[in-house]
Amino acid sequence: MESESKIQSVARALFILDTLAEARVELALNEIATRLSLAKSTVHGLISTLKDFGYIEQSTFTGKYKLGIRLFEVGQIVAHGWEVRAIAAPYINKLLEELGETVHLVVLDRLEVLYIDKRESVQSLRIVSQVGMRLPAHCTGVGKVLMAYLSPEQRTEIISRKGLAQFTRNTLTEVKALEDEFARIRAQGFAIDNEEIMESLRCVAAPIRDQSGEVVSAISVSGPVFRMKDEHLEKAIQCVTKTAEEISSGLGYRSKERSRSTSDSFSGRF
Amino acid sequence: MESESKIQSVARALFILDTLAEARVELALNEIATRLSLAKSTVHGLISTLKDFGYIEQSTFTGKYKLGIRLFEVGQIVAHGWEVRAIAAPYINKLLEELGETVHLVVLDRLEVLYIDKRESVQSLRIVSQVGMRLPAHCTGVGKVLMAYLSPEQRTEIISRKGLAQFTRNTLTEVKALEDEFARIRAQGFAIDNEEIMESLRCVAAPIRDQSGEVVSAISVSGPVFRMKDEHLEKAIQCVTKTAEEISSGLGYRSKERSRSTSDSFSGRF
DNA sequence: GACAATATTCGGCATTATGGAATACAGTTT
DNA sequence: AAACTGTATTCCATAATGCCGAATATTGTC
Repeated sequence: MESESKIQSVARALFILDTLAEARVELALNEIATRLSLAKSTVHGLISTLKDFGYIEQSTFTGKYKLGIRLFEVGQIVAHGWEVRAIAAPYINKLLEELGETVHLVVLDRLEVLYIDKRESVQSLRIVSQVGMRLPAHCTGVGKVLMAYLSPEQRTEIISRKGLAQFTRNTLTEVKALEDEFARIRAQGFAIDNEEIMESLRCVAAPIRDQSGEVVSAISVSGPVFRMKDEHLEKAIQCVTKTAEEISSGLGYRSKERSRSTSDSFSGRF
Repeated sequence: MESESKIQSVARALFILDTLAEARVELALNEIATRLSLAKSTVHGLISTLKDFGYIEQSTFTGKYKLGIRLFEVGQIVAHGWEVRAIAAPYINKLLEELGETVHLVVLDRLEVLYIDKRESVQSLRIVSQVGMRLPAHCTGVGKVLMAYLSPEQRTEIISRKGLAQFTRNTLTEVKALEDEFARIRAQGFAIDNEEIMESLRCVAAPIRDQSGEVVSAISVSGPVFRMKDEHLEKAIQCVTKTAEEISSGLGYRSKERSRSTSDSFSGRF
């Protein structure tokens, strides 16, 4: 359990936060001390410092500890720092209106897909997802899109460090099959997750680029296979790729091949 | 600048996070070291530990430091821990549909109002607000609601520690006037912010209670005075108080005076 | 090629964190 | 009312750990 980061006490304090984050419930000092194999008094000192700064709170009734509001507050500062999130917001709303399916906005972080925003379908069968959630990249539409535009070395790192776990019978677990898929994604400009992480879940995902042309994010629409097919699927592909292009424009990306103007898609929005 | 919390190095590390949070931009190591009056090498050790855990990131280009994604991730865990946020979500949507004005959900934290969720009006004139934002309690609709249901001692603490800053000519800055206002709020069950924090901004706010009957949160609708008047204002009051009651019900609150049933308001929603 | 940013490493000194034991407090059982 | 079990909190001697200043590395710019 011991990671030998530079400053021991700071590393231990952050380990306490990680422990509380993982637990999702209040923990007693004793419990935390046991998990970290430290003396109660040591943990108490660390926690009390974290508490002073609002990063940990202590329940008035049980006396146990949980993550503090300050983490939410600072986390929101990080969230507001993502330009793509602000720019994408109205487009995500529009996409939900157009298709009636759950929309996700994600980035790649630490070799995984991190969900940074969503708008949920009102339809009865919904996808279970949470902003802040992580999923493996190789078996999600957004993950495959993001991987497709990485360098081969970066893809290799993800695959070797994270593996290719099988979730359903459709999950791609062979490197060869995945590389073919990435080539297809780059050629067509979008990805489809066809029940690769969960039975009966189909997604359409497209890349979002910033002004440097780098793929920084991905957007997707997810729904049950019984809806995500035929014309509705075609429409979803159209809408998602178009929306991704619009968001990219908003980020300052200018397509090299100055093809069909994306600017007229702004008309009537504001 | 020195707060003498138990564990020096941890306190310093958290101070670095606070500094980055306040700055909102990337900072150079030197800059941070200067602000905290510490040696560069000391700060470097602390930062490098924070970096290992994802709480700080280093820009690939500038080499400078900024808050890390992990803060967003952990912050979302805190957010998902708030039962009221999950339960209120569909009602907030409904309220926006009904009134077309910006809706906010807030809690009281560290003597201030903290915005934990919002749904934004699509109308051109919008209220500037951010989830994660803090505002003083005495001059906002939601803040006055939350204060109204505190104990007199708690109210006194807020007033003495935070003061009663004047933002507009309508801001209540006299204790007597505020206490009258709190009594009125308790009597009528809602609060109105009549341009007390910002010119031309009017809000309607109502309290949300949990199963113990304690007021744990508040909800509000905000709009420009030229819309928030007459029948529209009346309707807003109706909708906001009704919605607050519905959310309270969802949290397990059962009104003592079993008056008009709040349960039928669920009909047709699911 | 020099300069001005940036970050990073090193090693000796003493400040600082550590952990075990003792204490406190609150609730529950006998 | 006393014993017990759960919680947190305080104390203090010890030495391990974090600290600082100086030196070094790295990167970009003029």
